[in-house]
Amino acid sequence: MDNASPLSRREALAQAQEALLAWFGAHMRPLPWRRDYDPYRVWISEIMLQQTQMERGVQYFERWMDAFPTLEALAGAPEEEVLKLWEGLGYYARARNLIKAARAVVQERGGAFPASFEELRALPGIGPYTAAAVASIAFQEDVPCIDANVERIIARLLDIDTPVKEKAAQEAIAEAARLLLPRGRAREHNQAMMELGALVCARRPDCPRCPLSPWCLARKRDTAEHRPVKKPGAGPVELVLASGVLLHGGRCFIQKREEDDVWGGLWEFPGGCAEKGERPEKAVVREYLEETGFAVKVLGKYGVLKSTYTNHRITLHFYALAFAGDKPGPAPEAPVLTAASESRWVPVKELAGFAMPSLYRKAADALSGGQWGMLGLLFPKA
DNA sequence: GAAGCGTGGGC
DNA sequence: TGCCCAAGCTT
Repeated sequence: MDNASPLSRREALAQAQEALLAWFGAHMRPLPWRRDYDPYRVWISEIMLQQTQMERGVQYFERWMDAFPTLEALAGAPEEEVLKLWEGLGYYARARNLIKAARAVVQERGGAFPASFEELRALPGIGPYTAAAVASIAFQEDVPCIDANVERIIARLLDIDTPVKEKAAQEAIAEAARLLLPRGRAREHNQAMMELGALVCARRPDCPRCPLSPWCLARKRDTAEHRPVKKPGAGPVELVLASGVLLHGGRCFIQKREEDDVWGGLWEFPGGCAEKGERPEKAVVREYLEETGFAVKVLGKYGVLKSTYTNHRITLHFYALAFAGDKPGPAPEAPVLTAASESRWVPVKELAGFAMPSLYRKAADALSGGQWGMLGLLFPKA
């Protein structure tokens, strides 16, 4: 094949393209946004599926469309409501950017959905991949999509033995992706590539079932298992967090995180990292003072929760807190916030209505569900 | 280019 | 259990 003439090379390319499209026609999953390829639905699906497993993405997608069925509905929705729906999905900037983009389209374009790669790329939260995906899948624009699936497939087709994220490999992949795209078929082709990556050319490749295996160099050389080549990443960071619930007048204190921080726009109980050698009981008191000005004391410990995010491993020590009588600090209704944009005093039973990071959601649910026994039951009348 | 941003699933 | 993810974007 390496010495093939330009004519047979072109024929081989056409055969591979047809084989892929035929495979997609036979094996594509009936996903909800494939119903009519409505641009709004395609856009939402693409954002939701970023770094997210398909099954979870579909569940959130169905709920989302019930709540915000149109671009206009999303543009008019309160951010609180959108983040609450997104709760648990992670990467919350995706949800905040969806709102910003929807409002921009309504206000600056009169609601006319951006229909080209360039226009899409200009919206917040839409990068090269998503702009190509929406332009091709919703509007049949002839642009290739390059996501992790496509990178993996092409790294195997060409047997690329350098790290895929490096410039050289990226250029080879982009060039191959352009060549592979059959003009006028971008919607089917791009989805076919990603579907193939998800179902067949996965981390553990299933070469016997692959429609592209006749043209795959890694298959020929038996290196598919070792492609794509990844660069070693940083190891996990251990984090000890101390937090707790401060109750006063039958309500507990929560605060809303700043946008540019992790878990931006979500609600939490104040707290933070224990310093080196610092006991978590002391850390939670210090953090409350630093973040709210409140002087608090520890009534007891609910327990320890474990979690991870990105490359952090978290151990959260969670406490029951009350105001320390001798050092009042600011009045309960006037905290001095240094790590949050706003705060509320809410009844425990209403915590369910606030979007919280997964770790704090578990704590809140255990609190309101009485799963922390006597100490939890103490609270409503503390 | 590298790092930061979440979460739950699978092996 | 510990590690690697799963349809990336922003700074």
